[in-house]
Amino acid sequence: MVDIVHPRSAGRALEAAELLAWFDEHARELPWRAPGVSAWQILVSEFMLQQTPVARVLPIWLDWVARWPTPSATAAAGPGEVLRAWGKLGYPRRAKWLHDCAVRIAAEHDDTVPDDVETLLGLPGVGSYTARAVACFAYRRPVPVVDTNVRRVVARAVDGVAEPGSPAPVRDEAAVAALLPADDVAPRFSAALMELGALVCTARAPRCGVCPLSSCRWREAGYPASTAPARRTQRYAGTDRQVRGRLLDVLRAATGPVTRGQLDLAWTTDPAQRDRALDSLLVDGLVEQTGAGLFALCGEG
DNA sequence: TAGCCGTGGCC
DNA sequence: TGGCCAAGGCT
Repeated sequence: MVDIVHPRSAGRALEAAELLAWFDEHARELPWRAPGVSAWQILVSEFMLQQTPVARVLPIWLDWVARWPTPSATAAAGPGEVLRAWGKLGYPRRAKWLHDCAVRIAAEHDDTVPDDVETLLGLPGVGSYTARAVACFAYRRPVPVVDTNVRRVVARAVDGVAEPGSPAPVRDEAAVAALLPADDVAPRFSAALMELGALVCTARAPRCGVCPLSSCRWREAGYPASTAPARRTQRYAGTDRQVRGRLLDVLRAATGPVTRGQLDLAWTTDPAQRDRALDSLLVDGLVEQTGAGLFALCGEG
């Protein structure tokens, strides 16, 4: 007998089967993964999860989809109401973009989220990751889905380095496409890659002792430390971002338009910075000025 | 393309 | 305590 070497599996750096088996046993039961969740509701989860931990998204998402289950229901609410429901999830432009998506999908796509990456990419706030995540998880399209978790897992298991390099979507997607198993299990594989990065192959203190991968070039190389220069971390305290957050806090708490004086109280240390932050909120379409010179969440003036 | 855009928990 | 980190996207 001659051993049959399967070209698609021989030497493969990351075995799909063992990853899928691990996922079957250890996947979190996240509500947006449940059967029957619509593409719109999955899109909502992807917006909320951008740069935001699962634990903080969970309660907001549950309330949100119960209240506005479809794009048209979301569109019918004003952007201000949507912004208020977004609460303190952070990056409130996402809420504005999500509302804009709802309006567009209701008007242009018969209230149905597009199922192809190209059309999805045309929606506001939908970039390479989100477009692919929706196509894959909502519509079972076997497209590569690359987020920060996937990039980290591939960097370690396949490339043998501690940290991924700078994001390069085309190259990163090609690298993941080369790992994708048969079409029917590709979506589950992508979810599993992300889950492994979130639960085991984490940025800080990876739990290599419980990793299901039998082959990992980083482990085989002796866990070499990262050679990349430390990227400078972004300050937050005292920045325009913090001031914008304070201003929106005031507007979310109010039931209607507020005076300039009320907004001024939100940031007194640097009036020029406060003015700049308010102006940027107006430019972003998150806040509007009423005819009476008051300020309100967009759509509530 | 690097800087900007929120928020809060963790060690 | 404070830097680091969390399912990115836009300009």
